[in-house]
Amino acid sequence: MVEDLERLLDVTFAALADPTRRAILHRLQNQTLRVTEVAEPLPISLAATSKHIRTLERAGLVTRTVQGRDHWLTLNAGPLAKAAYWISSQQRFWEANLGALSTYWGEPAGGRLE
Amino acid sequence: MVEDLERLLDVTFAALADPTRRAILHRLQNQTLRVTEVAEPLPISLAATSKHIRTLERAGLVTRTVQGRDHWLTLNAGPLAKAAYWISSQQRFWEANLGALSTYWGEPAGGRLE
DNA sequence: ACCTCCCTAAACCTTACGGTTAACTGTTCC
DNA sequence: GGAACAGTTAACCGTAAGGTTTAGGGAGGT
Repeated sequence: MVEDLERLLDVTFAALADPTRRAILHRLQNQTLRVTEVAEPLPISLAATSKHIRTLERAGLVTRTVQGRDHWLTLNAGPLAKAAYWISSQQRFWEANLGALSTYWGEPAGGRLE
Repeated sequence: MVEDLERLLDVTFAALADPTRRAILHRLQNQTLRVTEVAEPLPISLAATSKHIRTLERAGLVTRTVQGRDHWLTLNAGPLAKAAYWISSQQRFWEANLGALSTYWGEPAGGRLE
């Protein structure tokens, strides 16, 4: 069962490693969108967008609902939670030196990242 | 400055996407180790381990201190914090439906992942 | 029926990744 | 000085990733 988690972390972090895919997730945060709507603002082809979505889907980060010819996409937070939990489990160590940590933050903790 | 963050997230998540590198980070959580010590339990060559360490270093996740012929490695939590913050910023959305979330957890929230 | 729209699939290209082996640089130690 | 140790670099290999263009398969609209 541990290997399953490892593989989930593999595909989740790999999915998050691409800025286009992060942008897609960000846009799906509020809305349910069709593939074409996701692709529209992106500077790449629809086919490339389709591949990114499939990657996100295989990572379990996005769920697809086919309705006629439209594919509706929704964000799926399960893998995000596992990834966040893995990171936080690494943080046990440096919770002791939070002071040094602040030097790596470019802005206050409540600031926007984007 | 935003592209800098994007690039940091790129290399950070990419670094975390490899199970060998996650294992290295995990071992560095408690100890400061030399390259050879990091490589010893791994089923790959020392050269391959060296590449992984360089990847972690370029991601800012590991800091190297050269002392004679020994390279001492320490964990560096700055990028981890930024990655965790990015994820948590995505979580605003699904904090509303925490109930559905629990179905994605294979074990209770306090359980060990490894 | 037909055309259009939504989306995927296939073929291809280039670049990056993870691994190897072998050679090399630098340090310690006798 | 020379051998052994710590670690990186270089050349190479196979495979996967991200992009393109082109073709194709269903579903809707008129």
